[in-house]
Amino acid sequence: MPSLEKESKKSQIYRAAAQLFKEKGYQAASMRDLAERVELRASSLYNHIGSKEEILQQICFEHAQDFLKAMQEVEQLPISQGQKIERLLRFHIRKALKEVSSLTVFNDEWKHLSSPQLEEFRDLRKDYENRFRAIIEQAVASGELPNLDTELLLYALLNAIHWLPNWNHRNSELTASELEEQVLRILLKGIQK
Amino acid sequence: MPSLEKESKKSQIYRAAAQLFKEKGYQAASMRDLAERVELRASSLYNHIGSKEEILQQICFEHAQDFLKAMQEVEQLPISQGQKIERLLRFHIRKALKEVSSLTVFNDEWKHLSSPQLEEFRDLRKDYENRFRAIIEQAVASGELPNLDTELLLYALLNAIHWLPNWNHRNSELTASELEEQVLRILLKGIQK
DNA sequence: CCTACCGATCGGTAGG
DNA sequence: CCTACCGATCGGTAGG
Repeated sequence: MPSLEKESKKSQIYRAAAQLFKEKGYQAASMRDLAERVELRASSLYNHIGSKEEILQQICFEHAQDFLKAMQEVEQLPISQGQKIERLLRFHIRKALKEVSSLTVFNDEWKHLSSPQLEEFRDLRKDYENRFRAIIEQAVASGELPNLDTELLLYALLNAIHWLPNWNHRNSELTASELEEQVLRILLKGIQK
Repeated sequence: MPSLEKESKKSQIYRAAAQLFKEKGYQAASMRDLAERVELRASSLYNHIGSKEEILQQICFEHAQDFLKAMQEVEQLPISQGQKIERLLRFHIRKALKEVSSLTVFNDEWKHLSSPQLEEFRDLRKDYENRFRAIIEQAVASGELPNLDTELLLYALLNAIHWLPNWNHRNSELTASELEEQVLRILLKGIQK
């Protein structure tokens, strides 16, 4: 086995699919489009993958597991609720900047999953939301967060950076680390001086 | 003519289409789905509308014009740049809460427009963004806003409330006015106390 | 990994 | 406003 192995065709397909699904949306992205991008005929894709939806499933569930794992770790840290929220937001930000295409698919295209995966996915999301909500509720109760509607805080924080994977790095000269700090600051302090 | 006119079939179709496009996405929403929701056969839809894409165009361009009109008015007010930003954000919030379905279509489904409408739409968006950017740049220069990356501030503000049309009012007991104030507070001050 | 092809579904039209 | 239908495109399979 060579030490510098070439990327497998399967992983090429997955990467191209995430990009394609992000660009056109899952439904509008055709397997013929995808085949062209990896230089195959549509029928040959099926030597590497099971189905179009299998790709979507893989992307959605992988990110869902990542978020739940991060939640698990943060919950066990001996830090304040406010600090837990900051840790989680940093995780969201880094993921959005690192896995641009597939995270957009995770955010926007999961609704095209079919049963029973759709329900399983909704359950994982609900679990994450519930655990995030619990942290927020405690932070509001202890006075770490302002006394705003808990559900509103939750949705605002969970969805505040859905645009970040679409962020075009060429628009600014920020380094990855500066970008993370500035985005975090906007989430925590808004646009106040 | 009766004084209490029934909603025209055409406007019923448009309303149902906005909801359907929001739920399933434009591509996944079929004209047969839509016909069922307004109790017609698919072919009969075409007595009221020109095409599926005509509905998408109407929704996208109507909201684009609304935003540009609001921008025009705000630009002419004799108030600070910071106050202009607040006015614009309030307009975004109210629109998101009032025109739930069609605003989601405007936000998320415009990419399914085809040429030349796609380019026209992008131009209108670009115009709105440029004018919003100009306000932000002045506000940063005058010290009303913190010295963060202008593009980052712009995208954060433009997209911060994309989740709001999905906000489920049943999740909380806030009135429309309380909701507007709390969302605005989160945008301006983040989650700080 | 390809050619050839399948049944299903799509947006939309003809004709009454 | 309906029935009947069209060509195009879809995800995917057979067979080699």
